[in-house]
Amino acid sequence: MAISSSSSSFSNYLMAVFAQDSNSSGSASGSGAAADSEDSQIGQEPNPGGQENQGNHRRRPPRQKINARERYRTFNVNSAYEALRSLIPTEPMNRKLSKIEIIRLASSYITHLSSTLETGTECQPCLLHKYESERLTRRISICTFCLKTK
DNA sequence: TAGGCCATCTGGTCCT
DNA sequence: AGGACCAGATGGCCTA
Repeated sequence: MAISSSSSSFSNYLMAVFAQDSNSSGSASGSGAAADSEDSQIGQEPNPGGQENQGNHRRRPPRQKINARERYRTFNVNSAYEALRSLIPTEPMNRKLSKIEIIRLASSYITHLSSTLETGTECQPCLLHKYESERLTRRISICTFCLKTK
């Protein structure tokens, strides 16, 4: 379904989540592992007859509420990724980054900014920092952000 | 078409 | 007990 965390507000997202839950009986959304498995069906409806067990089927709590919370949690995680992404300069600025790219580039950018502070220059500070350090223990590879700055 | 990325569901575990 | 967090499984979408 691919809900865009950037364009939808929090309240809109919640409305979409619960609308989806009310429309579906747990196996919604095109994807979803064992959503159509026998086990997952057990928890879908609150057992209208009021009987605790049907044969050897185990009684499980309804998953809809839990699934909604999990989707909301994922939404929050994605919001955090988006916030972090907005702090990373790229060319072009709106370039699409995967989550792992966001993590790695953010880490690299922090290192770059740290070197900028330590060397006092914006002209390839990571490279300069490498040579200025007498006992450099960490390896510094070519810095993306050093290459970018002119 | 294979591989990467992602959203979703699910069950388990930990925390309050 | 209920919620938060996490990892595994699964299937859809997109791109080279």
